[in-house]
Amino acid sequence: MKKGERTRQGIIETTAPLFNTRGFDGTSLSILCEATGLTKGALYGNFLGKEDLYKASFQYAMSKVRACIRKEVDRCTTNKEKLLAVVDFFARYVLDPPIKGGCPLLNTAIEADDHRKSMKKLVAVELELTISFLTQLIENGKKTGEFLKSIKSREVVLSVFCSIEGAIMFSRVSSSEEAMDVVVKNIKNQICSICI
Amino acid sequence: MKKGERTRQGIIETTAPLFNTRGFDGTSLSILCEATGLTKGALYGNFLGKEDLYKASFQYAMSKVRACIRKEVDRCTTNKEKLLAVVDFFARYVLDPPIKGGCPLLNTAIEADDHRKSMKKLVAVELELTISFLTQLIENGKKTGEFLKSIKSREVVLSVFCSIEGAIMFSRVSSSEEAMDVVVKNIKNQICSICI
DNA sequence: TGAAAAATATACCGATTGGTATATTTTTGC
DNA sequence: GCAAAAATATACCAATCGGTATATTTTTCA
Repeated sequence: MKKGERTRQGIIETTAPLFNTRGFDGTSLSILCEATGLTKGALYGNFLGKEDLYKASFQYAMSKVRACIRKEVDRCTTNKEKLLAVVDFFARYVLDPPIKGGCPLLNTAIEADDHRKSMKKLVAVELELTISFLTQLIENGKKTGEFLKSIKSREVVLSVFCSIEGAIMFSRVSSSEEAMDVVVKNIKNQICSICI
Repeated sequence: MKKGERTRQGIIETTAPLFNTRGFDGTSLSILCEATGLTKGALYGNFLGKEDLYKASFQYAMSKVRACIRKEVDRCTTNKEKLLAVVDFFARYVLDPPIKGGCPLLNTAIEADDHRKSMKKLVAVELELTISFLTQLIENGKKTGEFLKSIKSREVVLSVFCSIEGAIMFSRVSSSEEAMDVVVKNIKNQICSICI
């Protein structure tokens, strides 16, 4: 790997938790320079601008989250176990997120929201990736006879995912795991109810 | 009402949707001045600073949301109807929020998050207000024999609320009501299952 | 109606913002 | 090891940031 690629990756890895904690508007170039130990010249030699860097950091953060999920999933055998492992992964999200600052999807979604079209699009793509991954898990479980064939996989996943994202927000801002614990318990019951 | 009070209220009402859409960091004083038609001098005559103004706007936004909820609740008779009315209110949140920009609780929670202690505290208070209001609804329903006495009101409310907040995020960023529709359907089933 | 008080505008502050042109250093590959 | 190329630092830019002191206007109330 050439030097350029290494520093580019290094920049992304150190800026990702910063952006995820303070947001796009809340993270200035000077903060990014200080954190990376580089100057603006170096940053702009590797990225087109602040937004370009944010997008790269966001996608790195998401890839890291997905890698964590995959790791949890791969150590399980049945699809039910895999699904429960994903839920447990999110349960630990509040106290120990893969990237400091919480869920990059949630954070970026809220900030992009109404007035950052390109960022919003990026989030939508990553969101769909996550949902379809989880949906596939259930579909696989249907084929192996673990889950009821009558359930609608995508609906189950959407419902589970939304409640977890809400719980991440709630638990983080209230500095209490209560909400996440309740939601996880509820989801696990739900999962059991779709098992054969 | 004196002039001072009137303009102060006017400032709050016009800045609330701005802050809710663009966030605290994303909303500059110049934007606020342009929107209100006032100068910085006037703004600082009525508020201690940008953060003070944000907090006032946030609390106004929350009071407006709560007023909307209360309005929906008050036109119902049974507690089950009241609870379903609240859910329906949130279902409409995506396309038609009381304050432009989505849910102020969610938005402020995400931005305050790790590095804005006083804002985080404010959110936590408003969050608890909302939760205890909804919990009371279920508790009342228990007394009237509408809901099963065996259920844990707070847990039900936390679970419902988190999934709705997650759905607001999801539906807004994906520009689709799918997630919210699924979540609302799911919640309504849940509510039915705790009815006698 | 007129003077005190309240509200608002003007004009400014230093600091910081994101960004860039250019000089310098470091890496690369022959 | 040396020249070309790539990467980084330096020094700057205009614009904007949040905030304030003071002048001016408007409102209030006797």
